Amino acid sequence: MVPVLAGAGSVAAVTAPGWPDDAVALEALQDRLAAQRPPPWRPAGEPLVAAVAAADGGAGLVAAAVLARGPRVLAGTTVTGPAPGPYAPSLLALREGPLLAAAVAALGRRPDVLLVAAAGRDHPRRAGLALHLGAALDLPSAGVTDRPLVAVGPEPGPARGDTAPLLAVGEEVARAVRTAPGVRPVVASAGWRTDPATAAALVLSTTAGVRLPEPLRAARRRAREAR
DNA sequence: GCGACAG
DNA sequence: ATCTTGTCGC
Repeated sequence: MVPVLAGAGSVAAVTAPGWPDDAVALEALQDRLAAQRPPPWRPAGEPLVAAVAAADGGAGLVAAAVLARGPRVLAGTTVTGPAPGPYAPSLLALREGPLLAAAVAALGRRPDVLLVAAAGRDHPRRAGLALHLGAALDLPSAGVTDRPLVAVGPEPGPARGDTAPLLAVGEEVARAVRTAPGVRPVVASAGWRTDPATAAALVLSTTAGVRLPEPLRAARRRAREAR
């Protein structure tokens, strides 16, 4: 657990969640994170986005983070570390959480919002890695995935910008987003202090012609090339 | 060629 | 996430 000051002049401090190293502790933390409803965040103008992604390296893991304004990538970093364990569905944070957090810290500049290659609220316990990372770093966050983890919903229309709600247990937790004509929709998952609409808007504002947001593509490429 | 897509 | 071969299309 890393203590984080709530803000200049404030007396109270909030305790940011850390990165548990076993499934039981992580599941308990996910339950607690999902129950919290911190003040929603909305982009003011064109936010400074940090996108993060991880790749499996021979030795362990490599995580990359890039800074971007819309689809324009400004800078990036890469960090390497051992793989804490094998991948398990709904427990991705166990494996990638600490290293992704380190990659964001290594940027040396605090973004306005995080775009994470992982699920957010679209999760069995409503707190996937995208949401968790935002809470841990005290930054608004949204998730982007190829397909839903648990949520279901209709196909969006064929035009870029068309969206359709993705629901889990009656709640809209994500949005299917058509980022370009003729491509399969991506899932924009609500995260820490973001709702599905904000996540979808963020995905669209960082996408330029191809299916995935440019900052995410850049982060993935960096991570892969650093292997 | 680069990106999407099957599996 | 990764591997890998091939087809289609701009």
